[in-house]
Amino acid sequence: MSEEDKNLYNHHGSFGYHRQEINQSSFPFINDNPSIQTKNQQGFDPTSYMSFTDCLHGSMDYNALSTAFGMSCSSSEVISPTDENWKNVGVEKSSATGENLPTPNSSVSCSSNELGTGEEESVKSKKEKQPQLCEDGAKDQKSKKAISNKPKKEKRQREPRVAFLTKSEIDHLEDGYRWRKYGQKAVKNSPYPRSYYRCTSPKCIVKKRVERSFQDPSTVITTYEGKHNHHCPANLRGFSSLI
DNA sequence: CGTTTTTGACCCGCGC
DNA sequence: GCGCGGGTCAAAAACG
Repeated sequence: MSEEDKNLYNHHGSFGYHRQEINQSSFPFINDNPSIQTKNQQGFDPTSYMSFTDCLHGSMDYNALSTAFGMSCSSSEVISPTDENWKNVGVEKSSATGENLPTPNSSVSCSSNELGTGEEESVKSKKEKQPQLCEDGAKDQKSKKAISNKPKKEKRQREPRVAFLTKSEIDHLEDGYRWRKYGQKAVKNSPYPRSYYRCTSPKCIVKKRVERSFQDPSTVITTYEGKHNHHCPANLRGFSSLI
């Protein structure tokens, strides 16, 4: 890997997210991870935070989410990137990162909420197209290729996304929801793969990506996309008292 | 046996 | 137009 490559992912700009160091204690949601839970109690007052589990319910927007995370952090920011901006946030935010050093307890979230409406369509856009075209006699998944002459749709839209940086040895942090992994990809310029998860709840379109920062392997980057349309399973199992 | 993970192939958007 | 990289699909394998 060349120096150039490294520079592209320099501290400020890694993954295009606003990068802030956060403590294990700064992740105010349910987790059973031995590596992080022991510190979870010390960094915040359980009565005064809002779990991002709640946030992802759709009971609040991502600005509020960031606010919730920012209460112990002076520099938590909300970035509202469009798809294009999403790629550019690294540029935009680098100045902020350089100046606003987070408190030791800082958590981070970046949100993309410009697509708050029409979220269902955006995600389904791809899926919907395929069954329509191959439901007849094209059960063969290899017939995917034939799909290419499907009618062009509008530019694919993305769900609002929120990224969190978490210091954890564990990649897949427990957040109270159940996730099914549906893909994994190698990340360019990073030795660590990115994993793709989808909420297992029926009709719930929420997805998340989990990857480890190669700049700081102790940091896990979790990006949520979409909002849960159901209650947190963990809550139903009696975790609600924790929230 | 049902659910989840793995993994290679495919699709799509974007930059050159 | 082509190549690249990100994202998704789905069959097979693994797991509980």
